[in-house]
Amino acid sequence: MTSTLHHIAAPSDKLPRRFYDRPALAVARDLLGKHLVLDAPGGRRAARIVEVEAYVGEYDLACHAAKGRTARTEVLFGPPGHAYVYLIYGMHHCFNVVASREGRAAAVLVRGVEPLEGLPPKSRTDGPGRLCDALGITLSHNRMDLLGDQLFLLDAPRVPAAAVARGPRIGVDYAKEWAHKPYRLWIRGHPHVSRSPSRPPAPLPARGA
DNA sequence: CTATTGATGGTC
DNA sequence: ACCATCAATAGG
Repeated sequence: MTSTLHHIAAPSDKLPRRFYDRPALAVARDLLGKHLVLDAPGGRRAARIVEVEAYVGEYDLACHAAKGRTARTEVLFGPPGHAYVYLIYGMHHCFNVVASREGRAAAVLVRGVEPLEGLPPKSRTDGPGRLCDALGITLSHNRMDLLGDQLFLLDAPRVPAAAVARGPRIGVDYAKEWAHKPYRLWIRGHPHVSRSPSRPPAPLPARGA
């Protein structure tokens, strides 16, 4: 690139390794708004990340790595910027981004995306299982390098702090004190956030109508 | 709207 | 046996 002062990120810039080489909470925060892209012979599928959860380390009882190093969790201990995909309940896939330096085990689960390109028209993309289904993410993507040319993330404008909401992670009640920590982040009011409260009621007709 | 249940397979 | 889910169903 030619700019000698600051570099304005073009929407086609892949997130660099150093983006992922940080604590999971920081990566999670900055993943909001970024673009998740799958390039395959059939074409490109892309979506904007609107909801994530941070799994911050082996000491985090909600993180799969809390079980220690196993065949499944090994990727979490590996270098940052790789995909961690697993099958849950025998039928749904969950897509995570590996964060933190090699030797530490942390990840960010993507829980909601907004369709941008190449998705089946009526597909739902709220919820970790549904978004993997819509994008075509399967176990074949597990351990894939996110700086490769098949599955990667593109830079996009930062979501302002005022638009970021936080709350406890979903479905981790077994994780004792780690269950309530506010490590779920989402874009406030975004329609593709999972488990959103119902839409605000339609405006009432004029009184007396 | 909430609450409950069944599907289904990798992992430990 | 457990599970970072989802769709369908029943009930208020």
